[in-house]
Amino acid sequence: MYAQVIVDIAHSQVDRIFEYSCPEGLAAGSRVKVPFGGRIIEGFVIGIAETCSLPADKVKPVYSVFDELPALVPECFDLMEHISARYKVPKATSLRLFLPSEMRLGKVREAQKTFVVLRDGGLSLPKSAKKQAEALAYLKEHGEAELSRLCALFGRGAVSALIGKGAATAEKRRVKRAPSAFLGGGAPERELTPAQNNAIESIESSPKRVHLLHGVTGSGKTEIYLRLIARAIESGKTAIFLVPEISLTPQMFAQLRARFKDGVAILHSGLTAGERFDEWWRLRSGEAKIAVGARSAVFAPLKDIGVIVIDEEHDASYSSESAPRYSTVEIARMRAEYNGCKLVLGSATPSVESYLKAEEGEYGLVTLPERINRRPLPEIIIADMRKEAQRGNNTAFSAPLKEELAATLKSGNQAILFLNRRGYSRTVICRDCGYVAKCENCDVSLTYHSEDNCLKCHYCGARYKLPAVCPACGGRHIIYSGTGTQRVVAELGELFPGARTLRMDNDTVSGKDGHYNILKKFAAHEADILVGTQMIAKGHDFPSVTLVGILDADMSLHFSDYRSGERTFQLITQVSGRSGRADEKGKVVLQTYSPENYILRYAVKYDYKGFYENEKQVRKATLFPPYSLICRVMVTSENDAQALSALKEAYFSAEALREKYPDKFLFLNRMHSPVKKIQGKHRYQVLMRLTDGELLSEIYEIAAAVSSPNVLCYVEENPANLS
DNA sequence: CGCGCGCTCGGG
DNA sequence: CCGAGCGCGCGA
Repeated sequence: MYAQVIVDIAHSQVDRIFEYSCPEGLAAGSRVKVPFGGRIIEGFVIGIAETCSLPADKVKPVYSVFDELPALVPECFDLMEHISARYKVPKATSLRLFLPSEMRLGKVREAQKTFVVLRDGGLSLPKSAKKQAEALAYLKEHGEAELSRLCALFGRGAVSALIGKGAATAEKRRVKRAPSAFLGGGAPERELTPAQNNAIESIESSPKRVHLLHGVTGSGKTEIYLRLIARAIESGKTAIFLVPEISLTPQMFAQLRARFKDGVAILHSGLTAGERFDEWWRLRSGEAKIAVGARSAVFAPLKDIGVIVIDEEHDASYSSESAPRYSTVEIARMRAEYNGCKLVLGSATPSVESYLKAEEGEYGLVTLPERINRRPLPEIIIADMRKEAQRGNNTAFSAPLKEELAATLKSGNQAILFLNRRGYSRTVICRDCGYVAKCENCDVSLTYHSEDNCLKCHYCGARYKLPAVCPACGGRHIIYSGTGTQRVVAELGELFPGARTLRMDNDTVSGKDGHYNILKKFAAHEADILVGTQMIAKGHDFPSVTLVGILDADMSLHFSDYRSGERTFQLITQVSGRSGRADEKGKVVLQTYSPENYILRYAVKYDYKGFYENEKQVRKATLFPPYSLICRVMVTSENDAQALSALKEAYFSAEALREKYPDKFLFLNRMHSPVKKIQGKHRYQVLMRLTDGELLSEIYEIAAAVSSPNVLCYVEENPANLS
């Protein structure tokens, strides 16, 4: 028999099938070691054939086989073709996506421990061997013991002596490392509301492959996901449930565990390598049938998938940040297509792109308009920061927020204060009138660059002088950035000396459990006010929180990104969901310099449709996605000259493409990346705005052609940020 | 990707 | 004439 092998070298030059002779019984999907170019390397068997296309004297045998069960399921080969064709990456790169990283590079962590098993309890020992006798007695009592434990109790010498004398033997066994601590409980299976029943019914009876489930916070989307998954399992199939990394909380595990017991396997970055390895094999072996996890769980080794669910489909964490920069929804769609199953995208605030697809009929649309218990959503109060500035209030707190904070503290409830610092990004805002500097060509906020003291547009590279006075009102109170969490905490201390405050941001969160420790403290009411960034927006439920303050809504509203409005709407909706509980209505105070902004007006009314219709018109008028495609070809290298020449090459190829298809290009230019250097690597980019995705394939080809050992070049579609 | 073959150039 | 350096093509 002959094995068709893809060698595990991610390079276009060896991106083809190599044939090896192999014994009968080797299955497609196995990972193997093969002789290649004078050394032994890893490879993937993607097919088995009885014949071989090569002369017999050139064929070498497979050197060894890794696992008893082929690691790759048959679907991988189909997906590999799609992914490699779509993102123009070698097949080896596509195949690597299907394996947890710890399985590659030879560091195969066999999940095993050594046990010492009693063989001959009657062995007579010399009187001097006291430790050996003790160990033997222990073994007689227990029958067997872990080698490490036995050594710890009686010493390594005694244990190995016993084994040497044949009284006991050492055996290696595979053990499962159960992923850490599951908190008990979990919500009981609830009776479905008519709306939920209709939703499930309409998803299952519809002929469409993909469905968008749009439901406000608390409308019972999760229960729908769980029912759909349960139905898939009942009919003997498997399921994938994707959530944003941040919402993989212990509570969520508990809920799934309670419902599906050992049938769930969890894949996420918080697990140790060993745990991830074991969870992965539980899925592969069929022991677990439901894969739950962040982005990469879309590659879970499952056969016969019955449903794929993507929760919070709008979340930015679903697009990959390293090559291949795949879109999780796209991959999920490929898998749904292959398995003939449904893909359900759920969100309270769907991305404009997805909602448009639903509206145009590409996706089925299912709406849950009401919250389950008809509990009102928290009231959102807008605080006009321009008025605060005029009144001479230079603190981070508006009068309404101070009032609400005082009331909350007095009633013994908790508050969350939310700050929106986004890295280096600085927008120019006039504190007197709320004016924001925008690009004349792109209608996108400008970003302040301190290194050359000017304003830049990240979408066209235009540069503007820094205004000394506000161009709109002539005021001089122009600010370039928001406040930091530290200053907020300090000001809180002055305003409310008695309040206990917790701060959560990149500085205070360290290590893998950093989040949880802070959140746990807050949940245990060890503090009254939690001040933090993005990371507190999702995941945890704090029943005593009745006030949420959004200190600088403008920072995301005027972020230099065409999606800043969309992001802000999503953020406000999400953060507001943190406020209020069953018996007490929550409040939200939203501080802004642009209270008349349409995004905020729709957000305070929780009017997604209103927001969407408006945003759609704006995107259509300005020709931003989904009515166009922003495409960036990044060129990075430690060598500036090589990066520049690669950039020129990429640009000339793109220009040639534009000459061939002039109608497809709305914009094309080359420039320094807004951040010129990261980790010693010079960064340049060719930026394009295209009418649609038709030329993407050619653009990926350009990037592949420009790449070299010294210059990295990759394509980003509608990049989440242009830094 | 990593290796080796072969071509070329420079030193002796 | 021989040794080091580099470019290209091969690997099954």
